[in-house]
Amino acid sequence: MGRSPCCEKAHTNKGAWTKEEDDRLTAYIKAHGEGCWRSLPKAAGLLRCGKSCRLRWINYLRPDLKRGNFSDEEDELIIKLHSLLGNKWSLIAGRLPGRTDNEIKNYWNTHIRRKLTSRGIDPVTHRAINSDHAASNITISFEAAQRDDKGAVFRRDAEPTKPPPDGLGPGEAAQVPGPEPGPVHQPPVPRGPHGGHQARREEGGRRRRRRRGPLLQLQHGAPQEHGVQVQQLHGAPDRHARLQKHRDEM
DNA sequence: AAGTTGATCAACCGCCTGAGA
DNA sequence: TTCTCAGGCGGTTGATCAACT
Repeated sequence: MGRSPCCEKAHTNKGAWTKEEDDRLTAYIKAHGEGCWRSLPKAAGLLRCGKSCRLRWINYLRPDLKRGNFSDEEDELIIKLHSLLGNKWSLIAGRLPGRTDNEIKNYWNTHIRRKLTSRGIDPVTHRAINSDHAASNITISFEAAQRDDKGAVFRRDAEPTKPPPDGLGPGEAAQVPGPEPGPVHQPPVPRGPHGGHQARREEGGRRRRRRRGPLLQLQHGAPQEHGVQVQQLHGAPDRHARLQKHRDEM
């Protein structure tokens, strides 16, 4: 028994958003504000489920979003907040103006986790990887929340108190040891089938690549004030056309 | 040039929570 | 008190593309 789907799936679009859909959604929210997401799609003339509209707006279309690379300060703040809050991405995002939980979650999984690992820090516990007593004396790490099959939440750590609603209680920061500076232990760099390929990437920091960025948004001529480079436009229409074609074929 | 690999990130899925009836 | 529903969240997926062989 599950709950009924949030919308009639047979009559909703899925996948990448089109410019027209973005325009409709943006125009509707600008005119009426963020109201009832469930009824919004119909009211706005969108064949999308309300959840999808909400996600699109929050993660992408909201005008106050900051785009572009994370600064080093943001990096460190995310790491610190993660050590306090664990995977509470929405709480972390709440302390990073202009960033979304989805963006931070992705950034954590793709960049920061590797960064911490390369420093010899376990991204889960925020402790040195080769610490013999990592399991003891835990003062932080809400990260350890785990679910059983029924979805009940258990906590592996010894922290008896629940984090306050905004996640940061008084005095909590004082307990944060912070990521220990410098590589305590360099884990062996996994070597892919291409030899030093991966190792080069690891040691060179971020792999140099063109940020794809908000393709559709840019493609639509969205405002550039979020620090997005015009170059990111390249290839976007092509990709969009392919996506559309793919969706049509389904 | 072609094929492979791995990184990136938008979007989806399913569960939880809280409000209202 | 119980049930229903909408909103919200975290985890995961899959398409795309750059880097590399």
